[in-house]
Amino acid sequence: MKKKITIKEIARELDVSISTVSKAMSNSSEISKDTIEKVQAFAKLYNYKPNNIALSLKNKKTKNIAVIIPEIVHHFFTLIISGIEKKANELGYNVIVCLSNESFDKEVINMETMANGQIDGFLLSLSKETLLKKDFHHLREVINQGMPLVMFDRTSDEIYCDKIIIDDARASYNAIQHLIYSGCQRIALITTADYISIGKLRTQGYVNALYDAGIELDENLIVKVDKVEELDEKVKHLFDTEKFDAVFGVNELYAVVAMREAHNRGFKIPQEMSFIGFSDGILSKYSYPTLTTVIQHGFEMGEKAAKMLIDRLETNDDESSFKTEVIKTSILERESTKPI
Amino acid sequence: MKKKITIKEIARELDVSISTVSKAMSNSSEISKDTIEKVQAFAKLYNYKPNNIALSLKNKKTKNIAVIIPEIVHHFFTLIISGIEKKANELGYNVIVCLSNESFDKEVINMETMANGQIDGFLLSLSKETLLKKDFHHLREVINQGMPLVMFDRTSDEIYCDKIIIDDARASYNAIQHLIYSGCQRIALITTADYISIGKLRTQGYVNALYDAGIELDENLIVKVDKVEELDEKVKHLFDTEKFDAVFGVNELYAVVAMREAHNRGFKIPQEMSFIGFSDGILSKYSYPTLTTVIQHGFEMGEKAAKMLIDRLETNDDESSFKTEVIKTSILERESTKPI
DNA sequence: TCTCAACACTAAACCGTTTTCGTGACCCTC
DNA sequence: GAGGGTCACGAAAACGGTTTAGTGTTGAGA
Repeated sequence: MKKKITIKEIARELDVSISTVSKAMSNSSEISKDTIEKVQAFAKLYNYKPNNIALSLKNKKTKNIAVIIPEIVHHFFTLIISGIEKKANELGYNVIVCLSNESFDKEVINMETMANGQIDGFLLSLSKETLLKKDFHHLREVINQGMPLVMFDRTSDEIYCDKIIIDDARASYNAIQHLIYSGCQRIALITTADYISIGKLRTQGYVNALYDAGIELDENLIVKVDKVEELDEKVKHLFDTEKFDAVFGVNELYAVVAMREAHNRGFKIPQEMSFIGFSDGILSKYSYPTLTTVIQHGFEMGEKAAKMLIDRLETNDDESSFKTEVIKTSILERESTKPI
Repeated sequence: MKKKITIKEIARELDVSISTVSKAMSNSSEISKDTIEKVQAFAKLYNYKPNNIALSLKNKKTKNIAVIIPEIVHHFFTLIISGIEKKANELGYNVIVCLSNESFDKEVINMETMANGQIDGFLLSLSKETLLKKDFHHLREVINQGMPLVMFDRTSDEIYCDKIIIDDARASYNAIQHLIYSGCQRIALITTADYISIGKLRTQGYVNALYDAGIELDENLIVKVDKVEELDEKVKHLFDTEKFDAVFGVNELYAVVAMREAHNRGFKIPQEMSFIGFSDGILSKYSYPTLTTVIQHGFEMGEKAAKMLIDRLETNDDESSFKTEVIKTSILERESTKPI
């Protein structure tokens, strides 16, 4: 077991000073060609690599960024992470992934442990609990320390920082419009509780699209699902009590489950009933029939978020004001909707 | 913007020495009650937290572990990560996630950058390219440096270290047996290229189960899929050329795609044709009909892997020989198979 | 011959901690 | 009143690097 070699040991072996070795390694002009060669050859032989921790301490930067997400078992978030990872690595940064598990406390703990020198900046998507509590002291603290923070997807207006969001209201407006253009009239909505800004915004888009098309809003067609466990039951109830010719789900699971129920009840898809979901996961891709979805471009979102954070880290003009970037969505037509 | 306060600044403000502050913070018996109170009160007021980087440098341990996985957009891996994350956090460690994207080079780079002080140990699942190349010098190097390495899921016999694996051969044996018991006779297998140990082992289990049941092996019923792009085509070809009453897919996607094809061709599932997949992802759960699967307990695997690594980190008996732990699989019956 | 610059290198400070090894003040004991 | 012990604290080394500010030697120009 050969331990890692340090600069000090190289210096001793080669009978030069520590500073000479350091400079030789960086091809400093202060050092003679001979010495540089000698040092670098020796370093290569012993596979010397400078200790990153020592560098971090000295340079006051770690080249690490933390991303805190509510859940990783979720296709959209894994796409975002992939995007973040790719861009960050390109720019020479490592990514530390922390999971808040939708818990406020864990989010706070994660931020506090990370903020103590481990990382240079944060990428954050708020947990449900934090959105509910509206307690953002941990974000403020981090920002006050001068550590850059970029929020993505689940953000808050109360915090002043860089943000990357999806225009959920418009995305859902477009989806509903698509359904209407394809001939649907009574469109059901399966959405989440209102405190998740996403559920709220997507509902808004639904309402607006109906309004603009002159279709009267029927509250009975709106199903709010709090926990996954109640999804099945609520969907069944919807089918039992209402008549409709399309369903828009604010995520792919809701749409797929509804589609399955329709299938079980013998509806022809999309002729008798159309479906659109949100976020392009594997469920939509491999459901039967395949599901038309609003695609959110999570990978690009991750890339942009990482770029935004690293830009902020590497330019020190704290003066430049914060930006909010909106990621465009698009609709991917598959088998669950009629062609327009 | 109030910068982070250091121990040195506290010392200056309170007119005591640095060492006194340090000791006071850890309630050392060397320090008088008065001073301890004074220091801690001041520290709390200014929200002092020791700098982790400095601690890492001093203690030669970072309390970070790296997990290198081939892909994150994959339910099984996200389950593993969740398990790792949970256990690691419980034990006071942070998790740094690196993606190799199935690339040998990226795997090497990831390991090299991480090994330089950033982390205390590795959790690794090999990339496809590495499995193909059989080049493990980067693993050996890390092990030689005395850094613990635990491999999970995709491992190699050539490397001597702690491992956590799934008994793929047995799992697939059980699945096939299940199909046979439920009355199936001609069972097709959709698997991956042989160099992925997983594909190989699962194929082996298939072969053995047939043999033990006295069913003759028909090579035409075995479909090897290299890339996802050719999946559809190969599945169609199978349906075009062969007759069979069950399909076993070495992952959930293969099974679901085959099931969809059967559905399209009008087969009654499971009466006329049964399906079992591998790994319990959302696809299986929400496919139509829902898919019976071999569940791999990814979360537990992650937890165990993390525990194994941290145990190795915290006991310094390098003498204790390496363990290989086998995670048991089980079969989750859903709608795509006949009851036994 | 003296001065000055260039060269090639070294010493030491610094980053923020912990920890070992003092050290001065005080009290007690013989 | 000399020696010893305890208390409360401080100085300095160490972790592994980078960087600034010297330093000694050499050669050239005046």
